[in-house]
Amino acid sequence: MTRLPRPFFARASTVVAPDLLGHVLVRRLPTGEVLRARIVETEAYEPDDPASHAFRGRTARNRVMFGAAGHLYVYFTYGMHHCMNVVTRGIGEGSAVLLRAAEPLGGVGAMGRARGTDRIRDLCRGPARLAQALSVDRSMDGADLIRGGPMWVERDTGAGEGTVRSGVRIGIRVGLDRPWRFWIEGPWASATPKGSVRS
DNA sequence: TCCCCGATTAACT
DNA sequence: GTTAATCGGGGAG
Repeated sequence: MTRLPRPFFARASTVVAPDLLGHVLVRRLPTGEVLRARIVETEAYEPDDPASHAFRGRTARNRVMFGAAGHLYVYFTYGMHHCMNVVTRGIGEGSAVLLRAAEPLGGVGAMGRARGTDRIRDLCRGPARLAQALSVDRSMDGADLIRGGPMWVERDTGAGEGTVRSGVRIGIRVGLDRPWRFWIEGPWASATPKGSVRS
């Protein structure tokens, strides 16, 4: 298995988001334990996108989104949840792909401990659950997924298998006209609201 | 400084 | 299907 290189991420979010499906997110904990999960759901956020954190310009929170592609953008929301993104496009553009769900492959014990549950299906099904399962918080903001570091994405030859669907992004109130949520149909993706599927 | 609300989840009815 | 939990970000004043 080889790591996805920076050029993979240095493209439009609408291209990177579906392309990430099937590849394997890998997290090395400070303890040395390695966690692995197959990405099954993503959302694209583009520079001119009113639903994007970067839409109103650069701030202390979103500054990583305006940096180089292939870095992790982690934000805190609802007073209790962390969510993680991979920065896309080029420096200064402000775009990223939200990682929303994954299929646990390895290190399930550590994921369960981090999540406080034994339910395998709920370990990584949802953006905040995924971040919690992989022990990702603001201290991981800005981590480089290409050079060394505690997280990366492995290319998987099986990527591209499974039925990929797209539809309206979850939890936003603007940008509903952009069907930029992508997921592999199955038990590992998060819930799909009725009527939100486009293809 | 003040105030509103969020790229969510879990526990309800 | 509904709602509480919980607090930092960021725009307004």
